[in-house]
Amino acid sequence: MEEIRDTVSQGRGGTRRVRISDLAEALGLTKSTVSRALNNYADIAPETRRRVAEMAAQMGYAPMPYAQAVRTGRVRALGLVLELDAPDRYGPFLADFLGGITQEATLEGWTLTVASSNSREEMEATVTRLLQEHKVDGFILPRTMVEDPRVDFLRAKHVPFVLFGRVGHGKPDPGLSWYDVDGAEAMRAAVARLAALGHKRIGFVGPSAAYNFAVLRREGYQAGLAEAGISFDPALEIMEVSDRAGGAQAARDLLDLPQPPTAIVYATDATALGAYDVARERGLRIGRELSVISYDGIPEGRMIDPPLTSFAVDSRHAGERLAALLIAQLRGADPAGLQELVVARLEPGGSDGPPPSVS
Amino acid sequence: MEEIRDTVSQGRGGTRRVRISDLAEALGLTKSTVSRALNNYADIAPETRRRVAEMAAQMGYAPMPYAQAVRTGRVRALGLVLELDAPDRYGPFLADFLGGITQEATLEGWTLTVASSNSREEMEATVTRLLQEHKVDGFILPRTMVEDPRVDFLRAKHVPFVLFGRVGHGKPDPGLSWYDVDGAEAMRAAVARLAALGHKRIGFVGPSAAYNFAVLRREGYQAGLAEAGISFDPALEIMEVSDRAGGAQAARDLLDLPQPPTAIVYATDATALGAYDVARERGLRIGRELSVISYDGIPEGRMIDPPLTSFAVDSRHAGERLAALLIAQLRGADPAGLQELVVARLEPGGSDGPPPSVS
DNA sequence: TACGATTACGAAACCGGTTTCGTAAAGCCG
DNA sequence: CGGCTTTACGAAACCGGTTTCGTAATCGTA
Repeated sequence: MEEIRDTVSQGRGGTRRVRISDLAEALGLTKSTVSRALNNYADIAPETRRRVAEMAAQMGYAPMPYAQAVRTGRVRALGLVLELDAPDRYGPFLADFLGGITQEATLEGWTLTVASSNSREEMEATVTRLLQEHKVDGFILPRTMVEDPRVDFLRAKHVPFVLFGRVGHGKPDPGLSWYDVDGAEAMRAAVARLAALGHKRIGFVGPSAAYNFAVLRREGYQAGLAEAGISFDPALEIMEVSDRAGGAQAARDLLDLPQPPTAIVYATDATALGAYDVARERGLRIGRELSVISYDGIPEGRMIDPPLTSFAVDSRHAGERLAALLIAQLRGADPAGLQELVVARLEPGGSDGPPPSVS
Repeated sequence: MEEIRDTVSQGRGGTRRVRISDLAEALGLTKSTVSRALNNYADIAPETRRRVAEMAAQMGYAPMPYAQAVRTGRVRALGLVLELDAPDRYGPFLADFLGGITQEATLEGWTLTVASSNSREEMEATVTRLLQEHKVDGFILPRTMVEDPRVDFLRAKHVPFVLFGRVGHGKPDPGLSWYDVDGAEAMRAAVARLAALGHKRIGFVGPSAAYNFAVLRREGYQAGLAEAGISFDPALEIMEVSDRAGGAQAARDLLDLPQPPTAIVYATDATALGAYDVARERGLRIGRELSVISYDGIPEGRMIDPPLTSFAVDSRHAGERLAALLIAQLRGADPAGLQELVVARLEPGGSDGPPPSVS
């Protein structure tokens, strides 16, 4: 008699939630001892710690994050702010990326809170609100820029964060935590591949140099040229291209040069598709009269004829690692040691081949 | 003397967070009175309510959701579980959809928590965890199925939710809250459009009938036929098609019939692109020898030649309305009154035209 | 064996709110 | 004008945890 208390909601499933006090009662301990046992305090006897852990598992006890948060200020949630004003719409990779983050976060008992913004001001307002309401403990920042205002903003607030991509050209800030795919290496390899096929004039089409990845990929392209002993011709490099139509226009511009390239390296698949449009316009065969290699590995590249030779990025893995890095940092790891650079996987298609033999 | 207390973190930005007790002190009231004033309790004098609201605004007071949650159990967060095992990867619409949800949620002071699952079991486990940890107050369920296990699951737990799409064929459960785009009407209009152009044999290609939208679109197709006085031929209807390759195979099968169709209505753009591949294979011109109309309005449909005539869905708007509906429900509105059906917008392309004149 | 240092736990305050309950003061009515 | 309702607020408990602090019991050592 005493069992008959609050019929209140709580465990919506039917069986009532088990609270820390229930656990304590079942163990004949106080909730303070149980709490410290669960949080690995030093002043708990090993045997007691074991008993508590066992009973917790048996009773299915799980602390309510928000109740903990009242005291600790941590809610075990990662934050992601999507930029709706981005030139591309994150392409088809968003689902994989989110899948990677959430799967990894779930494994560790964390969750992901997503917000969005249409401008830098809105982004700062959103971040501020998420922090002020303590809805989030740290941030994942996709799509880094060479000079990224988010980095300064979050640093000033002392909020942990991890970058998808690096900042500041190729000389990354050692104090930052990031995950990146080596786009420079991919572009270098693309040029090497084309040079090996016999190409001498190789063009490059990339997006705005405000994005760090664009800068790195351009550097990789130039490094590839140098390595192949081909001198760099600025006329063959076109930047500020972000969509298929832009990619097509860039192809036209390059092909209309007095000495047109026989191959074009595109920094992104979406823009490379524009080359196919131009090839059709002009009766050129991709992979024969014009070779194309690009980067991203979008599904459509596999469907198109001939399939696009591309360096594929594993967005799912990126999400997983970014979540893992941020969680490590939130658990106290030094961000300076949390960096990962992976390579893109070459998916050979039919879009690259030897150059047409010069008459 | 007393001012010198916790230098603790809290207001990460620098200025300390203002708590309800600060507000109370500034007003010369107790925090209980302030709390009730802010929550519109009846036993607060109008003048007091006004003073409190004013001071709160002036001091920039905002309650911490998780502190409220300890007592109320509500965290002002919407939940969304992405299904990674879905046939398509949500296509290119996910960013818009998430943008819509989060923008609307932000306006109302709510946030979005995203999780993912690879199977039904995992989905139930994830939902259970989010509820148990009180990370979420209600769910948005995308991609409804005719018999949707999530509906029964959440209903049994008495958790508020809103559906993107309906369930149970065309006879929606009146107790459910949902937002849907009228795919049946779009398919009916597609058939009417083709019939008006002179087509007599019109095929239909749709995805698995397990998805409610597939069933509805098929019904719309058949309704369109009836309306146009064309008798339904089961041989012209192919289901279980979910990707471009499948769409291509369906087109081949239809064109290989003794009496092939002169037009095909596809339930989704992604599959309709397969018709273009087959047309190229066979030397048919889309919009001349073969007409195609489909549904979704994917960007690629605009790029392809000829542009795909399609009924476009506004994913952003869908996200906004779903968030609004769920928030309304969480604020106490009766789900029975929360349904919205909108129409898809026809985007005419060049993929439909009069049938080739019969010899 | 006596005494200081450790060990392991309990008691209670605390986090930032919400909600119940009690009660002075004001209002109403005959 | 006296008794009964309202009105409007304060006091205190509460939500589910965490953390500080105090203290018995055990240990080690001289």
